[in-house]
Amino acid sequence: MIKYSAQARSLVAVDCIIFGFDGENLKIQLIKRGFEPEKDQWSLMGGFVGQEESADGAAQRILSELTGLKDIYLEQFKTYSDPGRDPIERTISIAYFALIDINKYEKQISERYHAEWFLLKDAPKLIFDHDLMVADAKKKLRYNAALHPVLFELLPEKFTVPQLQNLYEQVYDTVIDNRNFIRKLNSTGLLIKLEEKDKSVSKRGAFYFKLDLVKYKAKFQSFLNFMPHPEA
Amino acid sequence: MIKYSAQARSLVAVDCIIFGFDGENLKIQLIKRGFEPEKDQWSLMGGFVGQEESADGAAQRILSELTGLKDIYLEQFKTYSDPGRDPIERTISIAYFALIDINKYEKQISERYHAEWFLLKDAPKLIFDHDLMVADAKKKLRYNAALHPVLFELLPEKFTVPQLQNLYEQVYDTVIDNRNFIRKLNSTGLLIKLEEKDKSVSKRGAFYFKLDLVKYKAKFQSFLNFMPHPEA
DNA sequence: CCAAAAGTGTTATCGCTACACCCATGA
DNA sequence: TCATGGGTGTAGCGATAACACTTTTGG
Repeated sequence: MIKYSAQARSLVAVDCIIFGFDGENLKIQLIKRGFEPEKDQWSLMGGFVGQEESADGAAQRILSELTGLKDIYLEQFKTYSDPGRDPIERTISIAYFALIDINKYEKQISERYHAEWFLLKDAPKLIFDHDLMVADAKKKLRYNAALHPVLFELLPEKFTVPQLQNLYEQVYDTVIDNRNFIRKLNSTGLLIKLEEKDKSVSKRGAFYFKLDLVKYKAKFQSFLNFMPHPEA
Repeated sequence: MIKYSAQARSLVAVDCIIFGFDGENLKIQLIKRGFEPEKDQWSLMGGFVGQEESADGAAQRILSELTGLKDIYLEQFKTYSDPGRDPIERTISIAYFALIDINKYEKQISERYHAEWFLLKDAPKLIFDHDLMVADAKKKLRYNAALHPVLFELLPEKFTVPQLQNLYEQVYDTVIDNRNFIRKLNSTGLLIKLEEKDKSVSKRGAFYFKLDLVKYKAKFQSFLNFMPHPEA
């Protein structure tokens, strides 16, 4: 069998920035690294790409090992390839961000990996170039969420408008006018109002909504302008 | 020295979708592959990532070898990792698209690689998954150009408004109203009108413009909405 | 003088922003 | 009854889209 013999081979890994939202706070899941180098330091969840799988496949596999979930929303956003990024051996890392409904993940499994959820704003320092990856993922998430309804991937099936608004406010670290926000949402036609109310937060209660999945899929790629002047 | 010994290593390459615009047509530069497999088939320009360089570095190096140009506009847009994408040996490819002023590249060098410019719309079939890469690059270029003034990277220093409009029309394969187009451009403040006219196309002549580089850099990341309803 | 391309304005509509008050309820 | 959070409407402004005619000039 022919090979491109003169060339060096490298390790190829995926790393996942896992975002979650518990209805109140935007969080990121990190694991305590189980092997050298940097053992016991905080790190992104990642792993090597197997020989029979694509990077997308590897990311899905690794996430479902960690969370027990299938069909997680994943977006490949950048590949990191600095020669010195892993001090042990050259490793190319294909980075993904994942959006998961924080209520669905399975705690037991996560604990096996010493995984923990951190508030995004006070996550610890990470190994290698993982802090850079997180910063890039945040940027990319902001960029995408300004134009497309990605953030719904973070919410449970039923959610209230105040929750949703809170989510946007956290992602953009800003305050949003609730009347304008709702008008924008309604104009997308993506929401279906339910009978039921969430009374856990206020006395009056807030109506639950669910996504109109058909419209969601149809409009996912169009430009919806959720935010006025998103940063890049 | 420790290594992650149990893992398989892969080849890591970059491939570049090179877009060019000659004032009339949007083109793509392809090369005739010089080695097996698929020798003499049309292919994207690419190469392996060296051990001492990043993928960005490799892409810049490869492009400057091909074109003689430095500081080419490059955007990493996706990494391809299907196990079977290269039939000889597993190869991960980090794909970039490049925007170059077609008048600047050096013909002699390109010929050494058997490179040729093709009209984007009638490019030949390419090897491996390169057709997919081109399709993805076009999508990404459309997406970005709808929001940011990237397309100026394809133009020479002096260009006319009709040229610019023609470029947008080709990228989006649509017809644009010239009055609205100009108004939008003017509102960005990105253009500086020159005294000189280009009389090569019409008798009356069209004024040349140049980019206001300061504003260009400042506004590059903001959302400028060049196109009404861009596809994703 | 005419063909061919460059350049220019107006109007109607829509979407965005800014802004403040009433409602429902449990304690 | 009151404190708390949920929910609603409007007016002004700016951006967008649709639309057609005049200008220049080389041949």
